[in-house]
Amino acid sequence: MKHFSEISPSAERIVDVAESLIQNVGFNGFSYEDIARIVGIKKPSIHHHFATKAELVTVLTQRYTHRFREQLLHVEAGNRNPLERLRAYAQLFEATYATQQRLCLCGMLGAEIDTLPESINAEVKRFFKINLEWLRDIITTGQQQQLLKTMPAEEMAMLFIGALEGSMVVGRGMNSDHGPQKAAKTLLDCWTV
Amino acid sequence: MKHFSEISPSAERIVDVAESLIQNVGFNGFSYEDIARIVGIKKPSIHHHFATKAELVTVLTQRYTHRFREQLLHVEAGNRNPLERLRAYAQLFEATYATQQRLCLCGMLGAEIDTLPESINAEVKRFFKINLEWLRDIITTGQQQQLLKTMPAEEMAMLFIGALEGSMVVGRGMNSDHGPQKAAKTLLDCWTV
DNA sequence: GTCTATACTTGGATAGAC
DNA sequence: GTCTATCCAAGTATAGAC
Repeated sequence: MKHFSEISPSAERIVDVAESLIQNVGFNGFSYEDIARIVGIKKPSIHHHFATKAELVTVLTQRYTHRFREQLLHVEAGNRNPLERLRAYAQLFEATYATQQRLCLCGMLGAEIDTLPESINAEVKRFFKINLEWLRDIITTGQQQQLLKTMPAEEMAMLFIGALEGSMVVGRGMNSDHGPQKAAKTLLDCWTV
Repeated sequence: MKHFSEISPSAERIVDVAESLIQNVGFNGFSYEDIARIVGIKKPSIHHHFATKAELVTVLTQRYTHRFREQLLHVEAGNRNPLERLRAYAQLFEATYATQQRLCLCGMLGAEIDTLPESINAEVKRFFKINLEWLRDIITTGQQQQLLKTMPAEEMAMLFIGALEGSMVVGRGMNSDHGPQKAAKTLLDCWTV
């Protein structure tokens, strides 16, 4: 399996398009033909870069998680306060949703998980694991600094990411702009001491 | 378009199977062939009952919302306390999730909304609208009785249903049993005065 | 790296017999 | 209400030329 850091510029354009397609229509909602049309090439050219759809999406999800981790570092670097970090974290989801009501890639794939190749499932699982651990640590720090209510940090982390993911699903379902940012604001208003 | 209350027993079995398929694999994840195999009939027999997939799923979603409303009445009848009502409401989602990690039908369809016929989209929207209004009223009552924190009830309603929907998506993505019930518990622990 | 041509399968849908 | 037979389009994938 290819690694996302070793792909050519052409392959990268394919990955970019495929990623946004999944966020809007899901794994089962797009085809190589759709990518081909948008990128401006033919179907077999995509197979040259990614032999199967499973491989394409696996690589793409690895890249997504990698970039997300980089953004987490950026959130940490730009914000000292745990509360500000949580707000900045929510902004990552808001930025996604603000772009054509895109869902979190792994949120969409999570919903479709029963239809996906195992290599993708493992990546989705890893994405959430990383996020939950990061959130748990930030929340724990916030509690130690008495900025956040004292409750099990693991539960709060699950609630936080679930609320962000869910706000996008419900927001899309209603064609509403009420998304992750508002959800996070309301939740943090409950959590701040 | 057929109405769900007028369908024959055979049609009802088809709707039952299609409903659970959507909850597990999404609109784009199943075919008439899948339904046929599970029900034990042939593809064209399904077309006899529902000319198109769009019609089948539209009717099915109408039935889902109708049944959900009935359950809301049941929740109201069985619980006087607004807090208990919210807990019982969350249990509706938990019961779904506990069955093979099924998602809320409209949560799944909401994620796929860009790929669906407009007649389905309208039903999904209606489902969420009904739920949000119901939640808002319960929450408002809870606030009047000083059982719940005072915050904008509309925002709390969005957060509540979003957290439930999202807990299922994340829970599936991680293959975890951490679902709606735990999310609701954590959230209500924040909301109770 | 991209193309044309093609193979094979599945998916949605229809016609018409029983 | 269900079946067989069939149609057509789309989806995934491969072979081989440029």
